[in-house]
Amino acid sequence: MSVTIRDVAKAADVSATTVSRVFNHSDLVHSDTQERVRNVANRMGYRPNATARSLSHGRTQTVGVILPAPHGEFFSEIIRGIDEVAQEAEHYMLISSSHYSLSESEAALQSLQGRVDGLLIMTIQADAQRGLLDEYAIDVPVVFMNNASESLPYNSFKIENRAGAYAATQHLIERGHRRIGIILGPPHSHDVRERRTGYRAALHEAGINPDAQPVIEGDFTQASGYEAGRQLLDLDALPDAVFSCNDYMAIGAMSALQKGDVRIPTDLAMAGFDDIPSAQYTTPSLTTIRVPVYDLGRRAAERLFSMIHAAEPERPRQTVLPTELIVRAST
Amino acid sequence: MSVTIRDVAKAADVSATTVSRVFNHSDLVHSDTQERVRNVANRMGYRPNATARSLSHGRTQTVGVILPAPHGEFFSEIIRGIDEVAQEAEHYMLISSSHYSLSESEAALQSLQGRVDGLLIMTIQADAQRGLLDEYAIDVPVVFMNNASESLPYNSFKIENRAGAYAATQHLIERGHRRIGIILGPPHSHDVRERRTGYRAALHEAGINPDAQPVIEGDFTQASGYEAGRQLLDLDALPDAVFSCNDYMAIGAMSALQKGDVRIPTDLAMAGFDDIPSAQYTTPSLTTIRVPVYDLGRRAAERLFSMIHAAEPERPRQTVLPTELIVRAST
DNA sequence: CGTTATGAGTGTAACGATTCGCGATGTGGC
DNA sequence: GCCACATCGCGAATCGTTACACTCATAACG
Repeated sequence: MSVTIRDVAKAADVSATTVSRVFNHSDLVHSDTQERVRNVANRMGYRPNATARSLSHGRTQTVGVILPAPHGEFFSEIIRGIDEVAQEAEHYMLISSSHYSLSESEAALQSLQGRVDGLLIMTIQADAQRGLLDEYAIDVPVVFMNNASESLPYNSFKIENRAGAYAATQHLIERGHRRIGIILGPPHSHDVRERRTGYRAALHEAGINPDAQPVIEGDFTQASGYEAGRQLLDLDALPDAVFSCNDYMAIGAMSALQKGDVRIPTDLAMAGFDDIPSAQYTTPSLTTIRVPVYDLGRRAAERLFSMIHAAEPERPRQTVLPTELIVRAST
Repeated sequence: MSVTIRDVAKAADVSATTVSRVFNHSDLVHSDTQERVRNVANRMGYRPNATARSLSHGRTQTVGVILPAPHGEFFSEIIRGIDEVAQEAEHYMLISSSHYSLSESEAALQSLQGRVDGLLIMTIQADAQRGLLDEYAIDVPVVFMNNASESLPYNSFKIENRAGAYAATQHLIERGHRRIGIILGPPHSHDVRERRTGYRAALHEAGINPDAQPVIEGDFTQASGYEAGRQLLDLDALPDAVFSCNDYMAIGAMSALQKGDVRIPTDLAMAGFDDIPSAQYTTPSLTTIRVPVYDLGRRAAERLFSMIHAAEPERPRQTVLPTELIVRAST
């Protein structure tokens, strides 16, 4: 086996406690002793056992992250934000993906419990959060990275889906478009529902009948966006513009449309949602609604660490993340 | 505090041993008792403490993943591959990013030791692997996700960088291009060096002087590719074609060039490397060298678990991942 | 000189689970 | 009536570390 604290203690002719102190509260031990212990430890290749350490003082130096998926630029940016903060706080990231499934996400919540100091979670269905923490007796701090029902005493972040989609659609209307289609995301997604609502509200307000517009289903992937683009091409008449519920699908759709000789934005204007990094490098660059994705990761993580370090439990807060219309060349 | 195994034992009127047996070697306890214990455990919300369990039988159910960065479609796909396998094996992923720094990556290697059952690592400099595992007395299985020096007894995967870059460049030459620039990645990257070598070899073989071609530096990001594109526009004469050391930079460069009214592929042909998911959805779609990125993650993880479960230490193998030229519309 | 502080270090009991050896039952078969 | 077997309890050890309550010397002080 590997070398333990007692081996070092014996070799350095001190007690295990002293060795432990050297590595933790080094101010409590004489500098000579300290040096001797460190030398011996290095020579023997001693590495404190993280697991034992965790068991002993109840901290794992790890935060759990539950996301619908571990890949793609959206989640990727969230992870980057969390990673940044976690490294500063000397914590590790335990990433678990729920594959857009509610049950998997609850399973992860349960089984991560006990191996992390706190949890960052993004669910697909907001209503699924109802009583979740009580139900599974979660006793570590939890921050939801998407909107919890406001009545729940959970920390959460809320993306302004409705307002964003409204702004995007309104922008398309202002550009003179009347026939404006939509590409939807996964049907159970709360974000998608809210975005659709915003889209419909804008149309309605402009005297355009939302129910007369082309609606195409997608699943947030580029591939599904591409497929959506092909479906648009098959329509009797192309819409003037399309609002896509996320950027990835918008990019996929633009690709299909352009292959079908549709010029963007001349023949059809396209707007997306999220403002993922790639959105500004498409041709034409993509008009979209900026969501501070990286910030979401950062701030959620910061909140979590603040809770972890707090002596008193803090009052849960629901933070709203503002969205912003970014007009680029696709509209 | 949370409910322990002894609490459950007391409530179910059995011994702690029995409760432990129920959750581990359930065949040793009567089915009636088992059911009773499970019911009580559920009712009380008992979750075995993962940390204590790990300490006890020396397994953490966790694998460590060290990558240059946790985001972007390339690393993202690797993570997806690993995640898939890890979930099957009921293991968690502890992700640590080295920010393209050698020292950070070694620090991660050290500090992850003891909290994981195995490690998957991707370094930027292959020579940095020399003796790494011995030096830090790593005693868990390790798989390198990029090429280790062949002489080292490490498990590793090797991307055919040279052959890939060679094929891409040759393809550009076959298309009739003579002036073929290159966009480089981070200077210390082993992959970049090999890709550049392949590029130069192809040029040389076709009687084209590699030293007379435009060389632009990048750092693998879309932003740096965009900047590279602008630099190309500033040249006295545009090259006929450009080979970019990865797709992200190719995408950025295309964006800048197209904004400068350069038509692709008519005025300039562009080839990338990696075949990240987005590569097929650009306009024009990107000719590139496919690297089985997702498979890399999968196979590295599979290898790792095979080592973790193996009774005898296995003989290290170096696996070569073949690359493939994917011709699309950008050339 | 006796009393207190203070610094340096020790011993031991947790932390929560697993595991082992053994022993104590009870049951059924022959 | 005896034996094998299944089921379960009990105590103790183990995993490696940290926290708590001490001891022991030396210095400082009035």
